[in-house]
Amino acid sequence: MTLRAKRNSTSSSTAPSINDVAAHARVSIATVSRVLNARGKYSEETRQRVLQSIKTLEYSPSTAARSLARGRTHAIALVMPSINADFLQPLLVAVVEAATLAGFDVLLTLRPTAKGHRPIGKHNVDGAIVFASSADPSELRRLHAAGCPLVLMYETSPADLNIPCVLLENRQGARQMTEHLIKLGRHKIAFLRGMDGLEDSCEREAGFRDAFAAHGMVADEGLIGAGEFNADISFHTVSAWLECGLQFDAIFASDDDSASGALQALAQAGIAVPSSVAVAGFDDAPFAANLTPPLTTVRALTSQVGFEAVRLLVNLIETGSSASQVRLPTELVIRRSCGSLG
Amino acid sequence: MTLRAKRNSTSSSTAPSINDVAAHARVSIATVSRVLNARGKYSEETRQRVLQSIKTLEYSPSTAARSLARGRTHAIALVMPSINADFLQPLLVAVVEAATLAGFDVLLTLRPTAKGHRPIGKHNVDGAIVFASSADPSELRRLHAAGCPLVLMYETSPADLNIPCVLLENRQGARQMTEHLIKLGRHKIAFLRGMDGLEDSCEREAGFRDAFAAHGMVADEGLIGAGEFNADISFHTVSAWLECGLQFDAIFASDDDSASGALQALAQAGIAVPSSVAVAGFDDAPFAANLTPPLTTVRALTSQVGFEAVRLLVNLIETGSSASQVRLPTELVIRRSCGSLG
DNA sequence: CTCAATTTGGAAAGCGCTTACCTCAAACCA
DNA sequence: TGGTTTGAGGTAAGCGCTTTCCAAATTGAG
Repeated sequence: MTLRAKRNSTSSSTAPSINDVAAHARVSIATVSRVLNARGKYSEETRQRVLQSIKTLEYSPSTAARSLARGRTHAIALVMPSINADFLQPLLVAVVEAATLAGFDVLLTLRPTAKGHRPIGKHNVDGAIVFASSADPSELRRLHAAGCPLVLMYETSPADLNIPCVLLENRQGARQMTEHLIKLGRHKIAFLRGMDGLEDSCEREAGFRDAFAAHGMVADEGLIGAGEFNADISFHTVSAWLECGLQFDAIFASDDDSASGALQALAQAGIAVPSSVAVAGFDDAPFAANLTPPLTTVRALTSQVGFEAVRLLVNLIETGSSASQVRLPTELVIRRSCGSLG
Repeated sequence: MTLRAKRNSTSSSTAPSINDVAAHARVSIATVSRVLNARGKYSEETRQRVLQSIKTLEYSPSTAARSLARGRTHAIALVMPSINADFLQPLLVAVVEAATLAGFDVLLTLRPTAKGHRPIGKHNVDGAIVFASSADPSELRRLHAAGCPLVLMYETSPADLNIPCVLLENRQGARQMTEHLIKLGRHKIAFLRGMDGLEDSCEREAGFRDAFAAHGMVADEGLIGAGEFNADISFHTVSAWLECGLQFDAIFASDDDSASGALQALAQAGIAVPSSVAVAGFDDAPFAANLTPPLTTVRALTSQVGFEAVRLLVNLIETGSSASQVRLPTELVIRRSCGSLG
């Protein structure tokens, strides 16, 4: 028995180390490690003895030591914006569930942060999942240059980096919803734009226009206003429209938050939804079904995005390559706000 | 120059190690470490040289190696329920922000998980923040027994463990809101209970009863029903009340989700809020202001809970002790759902 | 000018694992 | 029977840091 083993098994206050287990099972630490990792050769009897000792001592291997020895952390970073958008939570849950299942810990980081955020990188994690534009481009480049496996959500990679990404069928979905409204007989459809510079915003708007084009119609530019993925801003936009006396029979909002703002503005003005004005959103956030009236929207399986992102990243980490892009389908969810019941 | 240093500085594909920095700055690794940790003595000139080398090589110390050498991970675990409650996100953001500021990484874990969740413990993190009842009692005991610093949120510790916790002034807040309703002339107030077994639920209900008692009145047990912190369930409860022809002039819901369900039920029945029935919630979740009408509620500074939890935990980790309980104040937020505007 | 005190920084021993390498004994084959 | 596999498991060299201990250089005091 070495000096080191003695030291460790002496102090009972510290957590047990592999040395304690080895001593207890009367084998070398190499054997304990073998059993732990199901690697190399050992007899069944030895295995049982080691497992028993592990249980008895309540041993749990030190992640730090493992990471150091293996050169892998078995953790991934999740970079999220530090805003309170309701649809972020399902995403987050999905990522954590999927990562856990794949054997990875999740380090949650927010961008931007008040001050001095903790840097992430190879020294820290095996890879990172980045929510659209929450990391600034320079950080993305730094990580990419350092060879840190990366996956983007809701955003395509800067052209020169070629980072895999998980996207939505935004354009398709927006187009379908718009066509749904048109078929319902609504032809004066207002549109609430998303946030500037986000791909999702652009694509949804493009889908909206596609639908008009497909019907030989053209969207009224005066009825396209700021929604910003934000309830307050769209509340103001819609209120302003109403004050100006603009006429429209439907509002298609780029996301459910802005749809919620629109609903409020209409309610405040005493305009009936859906009989006078139909309202549709995008995302199918958890609260969408609870609005008054329940919101018709385009379901964009947020959690699916999370799962896919993890799948891509784990692949990238383990095999060094992965699909360069995954685009997930959307689906119309018809509720009362655009008149399914009347 | 040692063999080890040579090895490291040779292979350029790997991330630079402290050896590379030492070689580049022509000092020993001990000195690099000293500069890095602002510990021990070294000349200003040496310091500059080392810092320059670090910048040039884009060196970032390996967390694994640090943790191993220091016996501290500088990470904390955040244990959350894997549900999609809207108020969880601000909490999470607060915890991450605060932890980051304090120099800790945050490992996000969900309980319960589909299968085989990754265990947390001393081998993993320096401590953990646990959201009410998301970890089952046995896990809590195991962690506590292993000497892992712990802080609970929204829940007091099992009596024998004495784990510090961060709580809300639930009883006070609920009482104030109820009194507010009473002063508004609403005397037939219905109450939507929270989830069974949660302290927050019990305390809020107690506060509700306190208010009645204080006014020499007594709550109508027939008007106390299931809200379960859930929109659908409270929707059904309220709908059922209405069908039975029960009379009430206000509904106080245990949280904003259930208040939202109540609003829907009332809207569907064509009952005007607040003129016929006033509605109040608890939490002031982000969506509360966007309901129709905007919801009067008790603000329970969710993010403050997160900050406090981190403060307690960091204290516990660093000094070995901390306040055993922090109870945060609540505040009435008067919006239109209970009639501030008429 | 000598000796002790103080700076400055190097050498090396871990931290708790993984793994390449090696030894030993039993098993196998001709 | 001797030589070669093969299975089982021990030894020890790292992984990249921190930190203790010590040596050399510089300074100050008498």
